[in-house]
Amino acid sequence: MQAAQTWQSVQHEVLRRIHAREWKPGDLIPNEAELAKELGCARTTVNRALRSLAERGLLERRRKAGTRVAAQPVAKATLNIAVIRHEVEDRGARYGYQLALREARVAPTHISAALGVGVQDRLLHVVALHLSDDAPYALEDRWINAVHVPAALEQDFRSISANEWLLQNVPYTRGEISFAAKPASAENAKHLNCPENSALLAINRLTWDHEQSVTAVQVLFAPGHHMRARI
Amino acid sequence: MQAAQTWQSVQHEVLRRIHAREWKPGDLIPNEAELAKELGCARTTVNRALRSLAERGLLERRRKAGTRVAAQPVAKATLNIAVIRHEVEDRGARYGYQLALREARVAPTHISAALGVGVQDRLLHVVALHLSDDAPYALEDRWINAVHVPAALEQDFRSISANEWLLQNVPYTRGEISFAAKPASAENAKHLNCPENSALLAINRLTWDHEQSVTAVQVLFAPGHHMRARI
DNA sequence: CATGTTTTTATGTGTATACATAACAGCATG
DNA sequence: CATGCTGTTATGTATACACATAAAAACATG
Repeated sequence: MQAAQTWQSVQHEVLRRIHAREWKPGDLIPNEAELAKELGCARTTVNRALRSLAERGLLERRRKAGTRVAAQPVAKATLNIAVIRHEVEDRGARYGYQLALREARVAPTHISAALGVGVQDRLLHVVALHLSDDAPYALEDRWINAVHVPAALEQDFRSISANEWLLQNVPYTRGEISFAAKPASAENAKHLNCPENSALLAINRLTWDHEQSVTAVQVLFAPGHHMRARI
Repeated sequence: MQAAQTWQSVQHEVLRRIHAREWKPGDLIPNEAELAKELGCARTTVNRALRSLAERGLLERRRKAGTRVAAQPVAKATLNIAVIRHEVEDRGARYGYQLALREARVAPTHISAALGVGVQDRLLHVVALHLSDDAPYALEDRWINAVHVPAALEQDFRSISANEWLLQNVPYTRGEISFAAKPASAENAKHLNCPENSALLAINRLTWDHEQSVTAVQVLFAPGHHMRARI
């Protein structure tokens, strides 16, 4: 073997050996220096290839211990959570938006607790419906930490969704996201134009800017919605 | 600014500027050479830092065009789809496994079509329940392409789940995954010990080994299940 | 023999350098 | 004026080299 000058070609060769079971799950593979010599390239190049495979979860690397083929390759599905408008437009549909509710009020305790604000603090609550070719696509129910983001109180969110406005105007440094299935409440069902108790895909997000919470949002998708990803 | 000797520190500094809105969404940032000079490190180091931020979706890079802060940072949620046994054990619960069905038969047409096999081919159909502390955790309904993986016909899947056996024994080169919410059928409800039509989180996976399909599986999680991820 | 220390080793990273490549801009030519 | 060429520029990557660091293994010492 020789002349594998690019890190991609090294990666392909390593992948080939894994898929061909020349290197089986759990096996220790040759170290970087040996592979570099065998494949006729620099160790840096091998490192680049192996590091990227490790990031994808196919290899497990530890200093001194060496590199081994992941025993049970944890499939990493990367979901792109885009602005809902873009998601709809990317499917080639016409996007529509309807503000359903906008109020500044004291939040239920589970919300103020999640956002780490006082139970007396007034937060901004926005509910909006996103449409795809005039059909209900997703229902967004959002609480914005108005203490940290007072500018949100100036916005009426009639023509731009809170989803989009926040992304453009308020940075965040970290966030949590979770996926679940939920039955449609009577209120949900009315907005999404579906039977009550329909199974809805729910995405909950909570974002923070350093130590300050920014927003907590639940997005409920219309029945039948799928989120797809590559492995 | 100087003495930012590690790519992580360069990355932190870049992140700081983005979060502090010194570089706003859509802005073109200085090129690698300039940043390297300003921060007092090699261009390679800057490259390492920026490449990794681009992979995370915070920067958009194009040759010659330069690097800009992502206008609408598409949040990338990376979900780790582990072996179900590990998922349960990682939560500190006792794992249990019950095989519900194992049969070799001609598959429904939507399955044989998805797997790209002939409508006459006999496939292996396995249904199993995964338990967490004796409570139903997830219901796995799987079809295995027995034409490509004849060894699966030798396995009874009584003590090891198909989930785990396949990962250890059959490689795949690519796959698709999708998430949805589905109402529990009468059959599902019985297995998962929940009311019929409960909202269930469903994960569908289809994997391929080069041009051959390997398996199509649907995993239905018990009501209330959440999948979590960081952003 | 148990426990702490040193050595060795594999990966991780920083540097300087060189060349490759994509893409834009401007120029030339029909 | 459209179309194609050509140079310039920013990122992408390969190389050799050096040193850092984590961790296993070997060793020493009470």
